[in-house]
Amino acid sequence: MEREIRKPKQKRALEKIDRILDAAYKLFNEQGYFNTTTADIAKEANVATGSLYAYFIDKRDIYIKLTQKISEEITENTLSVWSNIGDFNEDTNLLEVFKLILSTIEDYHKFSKLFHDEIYALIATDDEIKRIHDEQERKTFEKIKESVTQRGISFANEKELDIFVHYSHFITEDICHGFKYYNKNPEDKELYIKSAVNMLYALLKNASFKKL
Amino acid sequence: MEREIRKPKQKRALEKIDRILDAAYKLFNEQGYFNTTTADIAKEANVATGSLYAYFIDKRDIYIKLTQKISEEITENTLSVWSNIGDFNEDTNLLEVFKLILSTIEDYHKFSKLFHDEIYALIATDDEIKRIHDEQERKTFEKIKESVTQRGISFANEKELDIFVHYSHFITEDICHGFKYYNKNPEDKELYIKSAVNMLYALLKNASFKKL
Amino acid sequence: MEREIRKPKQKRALEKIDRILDAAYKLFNEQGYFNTTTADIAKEANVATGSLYAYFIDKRDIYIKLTQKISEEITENTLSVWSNIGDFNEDTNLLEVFKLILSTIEDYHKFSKLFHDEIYALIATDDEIKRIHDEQERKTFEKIKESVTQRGISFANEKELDIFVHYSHFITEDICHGFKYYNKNPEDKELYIKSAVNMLYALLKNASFKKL
Amino acid sequence: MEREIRKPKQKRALEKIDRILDAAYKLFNEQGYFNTTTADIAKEANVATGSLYAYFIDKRDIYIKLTQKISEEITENTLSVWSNIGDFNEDTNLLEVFKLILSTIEDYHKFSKLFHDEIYALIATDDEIKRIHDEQERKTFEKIKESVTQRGISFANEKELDIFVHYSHFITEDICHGFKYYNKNPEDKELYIKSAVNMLYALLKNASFKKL
DNA sequence: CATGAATGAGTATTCATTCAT
DNA sequence: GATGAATGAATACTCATTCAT
Repeated sequence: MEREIRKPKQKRALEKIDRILDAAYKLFNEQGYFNTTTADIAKEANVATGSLYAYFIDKRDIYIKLTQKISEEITENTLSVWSNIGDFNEDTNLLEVFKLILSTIEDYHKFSKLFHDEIYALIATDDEIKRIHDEQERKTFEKIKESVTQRGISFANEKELDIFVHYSHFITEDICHGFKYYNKNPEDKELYIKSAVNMLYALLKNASFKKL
Repeated sequence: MEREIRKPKQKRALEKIDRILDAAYKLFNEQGYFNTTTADIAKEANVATGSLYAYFIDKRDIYIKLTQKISEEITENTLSVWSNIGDFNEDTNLLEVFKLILSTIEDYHKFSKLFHDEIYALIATDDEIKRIHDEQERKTFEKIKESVTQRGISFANEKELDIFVHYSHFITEDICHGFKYYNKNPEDKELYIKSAVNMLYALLKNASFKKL
Repeated sequence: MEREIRKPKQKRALEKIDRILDAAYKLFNEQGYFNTTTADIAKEANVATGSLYAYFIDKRDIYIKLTQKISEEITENTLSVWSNIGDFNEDTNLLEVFKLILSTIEDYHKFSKLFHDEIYALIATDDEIKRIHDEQERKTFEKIKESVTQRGISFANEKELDIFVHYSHFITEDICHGFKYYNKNPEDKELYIKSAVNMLYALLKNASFKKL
Repeated sequence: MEREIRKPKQKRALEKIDRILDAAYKLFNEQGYFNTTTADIAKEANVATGSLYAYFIDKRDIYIKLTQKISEEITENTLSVWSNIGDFNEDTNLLEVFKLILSTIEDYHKFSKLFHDEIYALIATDDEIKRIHDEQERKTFEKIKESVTQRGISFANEKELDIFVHYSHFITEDICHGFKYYNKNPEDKELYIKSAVNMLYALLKNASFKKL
């Protein structure tokens, strides 16, 4: 008879699931997926080892659910960042805008470089994880693209928009990680941001801004 | 009494070490470090499990030696790329130069995204691996900086040079991985490269080129 | 994260620990420490291999705990032997006393010559085991010395008491092992005991007995 | 086809065998049989690992041959000790005689407590080793008994002679080990020897000495 | 529903022995 | 004869998963 994974409906159960995910999150961030045992997670979550298997299929499932949750949070946060920015036009001070974006992202960017890199390592190993990640990334990028468009920037073609979003994302993460986990000198941050803005601005060369 | 690690001097031994490293390389690339057993490596290398431990301290040591070897190859190749480029000046067609760099790098860029990401994951877990990686990266960056300077580009200050080298490296890798492992449409490559060049070019805004 | 060794509080756990120690005891006695595998112990104890590691750090720890347990039993038994003997005086029939001691010791003397000799071999190899053994031996000897003194025998000096206790112990063990493990002819036992008593009695030459 | 163990006839081969046995002896004494690898022995003997198997069947065989060799040396030495002692009679100063015996034995007593105890542990595990040891012990005891008889001591019966020889041997070893490996205070040695002599003398109570 | 003790398949590593050179 | 690299069976130990209480 197959073990049944509870569909959590009651608040208590949902809370427990969250406790487990939080514990897993903490430990995966600190020690990595492979160096974290299910016993570690259970202990950190103040839960019996058996309970993990009441709510999750296996260790991998915890990882998957966690990735999903985080991805969703990221999407949410990313969008909230964009929605806090007004329309763009030729007079917009892009440096200020990017600084705002970066500092906001940095605030909610809570997972470690380890976690980040391990996701990509696991993506390459596990098709299901890859599927989830790709799907979530697709969604996020889609929404960012919408936001960008809504903000009044139009690119020569879809591809250029894609590239712009890709590098925005990419560079932002790089700066976050650089200062959060690689102990780069905080004094240099301003310069990094300026450079980042210059680079992204270069991608806007062929884009046109909405005339006011 | 301590186990002795064979110091390879004869060709036979060196060949065997290479066979083991090649096997480990192949498997780490395909399945990742944690999903590869020492038995797998031995089998792939056509070698007895015991032989691994004649030449390496343990599984981690195989990984470390492998990383070192690859890092050295990368440094070497990176430098050979730069040494094949003539001097820069205002008339240099940077797009062509970057295309050349990229295509050369792509040629020798043989390790998978998985391997790449796992290195970073292991760096975060293992101080020794971090040390080796950092040391090698420092060397590579140092040499690239020399090359850039020798090619006649001078930046307003050291930091800007650092940033330029950092993003050159970063974006190059991104493009390599994007097309090698993420199945991006090859037709878009030209556009990606153009965008990359534009971005990097933006960083040269404040740099001055050697006058002919 | 460190593996946690279960602290046994419940009867069930204590019983299991005893089962494991008993199994280890049996096998170490029969085959020796090095010829006994952890799998052997687990099987003999009707327990999964993993369970060994829930209650013990490693194989060596099983040995150490076992040695401790046995040492304690020996100390306990030795003392109970002495406490069953009345006061000594010039009229005491020492032969009868020693016979009593010997037969009592033989009754509880359950470990094999192999086990006995291996302890000494391991003492020479492992500092921790040596420490435990020395400590326990010190305690036992201390208590025997007290008992002897309380029984009314006083020696010319402390050293002579030490020597008396040392050889009492030594000769007793010799006789036990001789008849238990070396298949000496049981008929000779009486003679051996008489000889032993004579030898020990010689050590009492300079000792004085309490006058009644 | 069975591997052939060379019957060593040439001097070179005999030397090599000795080198191997000496190396094994040294290491077994220091680290014990189980903690010494065949590689250790070969290295210590300045011989290739393969060579061990040219002269010995396996590791165990090295141990057996070694035990045999040492046993023979002991027998030899023991007898030479006895042959250096003149006849006994009622006027013989036994204390002086035993002191002489002890100091001579101590001189040639070159193996460690570890080695000593391990032999007994292995005897209990390995019938062949037991056979060899018993045979050798029988021989030694036989010869000592002859010597004792020739020196003019005659016991009430054979058993008492056996017991005398047994404890002579036993106590001698105890004193050797005590001062060699247990760091007993050298100042106490005199007292130990005196006690030992007293004990052994007690065994002679019923023996008669040759009248001059 | 929850618990955490029990399970045992799986893994890294060692080392006696063999055998090609 | 000698060498020492190669072998692979054996072994201690781990940890995801199960299941009796």
